[in-house]
Amino acid sequence: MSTVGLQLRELREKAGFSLRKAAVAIDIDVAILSKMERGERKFSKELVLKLAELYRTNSDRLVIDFLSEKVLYELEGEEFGLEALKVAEKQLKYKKHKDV
Amino acid sequence: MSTVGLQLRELREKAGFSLRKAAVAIDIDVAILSKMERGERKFSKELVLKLAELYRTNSDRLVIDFLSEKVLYELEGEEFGLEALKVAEKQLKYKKHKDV
DNA sequence: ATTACCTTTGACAATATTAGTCAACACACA
DNA sequence: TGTGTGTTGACTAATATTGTCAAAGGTAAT
Repeated sequence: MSTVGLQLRELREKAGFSLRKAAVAIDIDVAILSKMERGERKFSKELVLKLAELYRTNSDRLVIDFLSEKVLYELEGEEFGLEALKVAEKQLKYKKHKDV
Repeated sequence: MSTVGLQLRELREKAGFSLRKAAVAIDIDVAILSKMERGERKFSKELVLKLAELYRTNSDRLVIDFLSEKVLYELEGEEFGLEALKVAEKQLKYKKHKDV
């Protein structure tokens, strides 16, 4: 499973940025970026977007994975996680359709 | 859409508990329970379980709805919420299957 | 071996979020 | 009036999340 962090790390390397330079570019501490890439800290959506822009990559997939990770984190260890996701999906579809 | 709060309120009334008595029974402040039932504050899973027990109701459905609400709250206003849910679901299924 | 990078780590402070407390209010009705 | 109901808002406390910083260890070149 490729986490958002690892994806962004790969993108960074491909784009030729050192951790430091990337951190400076998006105005955060190196330590934080290091931890985020390795999953020790959670990303914020804002940072994901900034990094995607910095690496000149479309952010949609990253954002989706970011959100998915957030959700899975919430459901960590829950017996009924899957059922909850299904219910949530249903509601979201309904919402989207009905524009509630 | 019947929120966990409203479900629990209905259960409470059916079980003949006043807000105060229910709150005392599960050892929280009345104000909190009032707010939770009306969705002004989020439940904790622990309280959902305590209330279900107090009202002598199976808690599975409540827990599922509780988790679903939590997830939907996270995805509030997100363009790719639905896609994220699908990814999360896939991962969770995989996890369950492979016991990762 | 020193210089110049790189990434990682951990301790700490600052901030934001969430949870809990409390007193007062408004309503109903016996 | 007095008792029980639920609601509200202001306040504090507790917890979680984020940010800062200094130091460490790695690698490579000179």
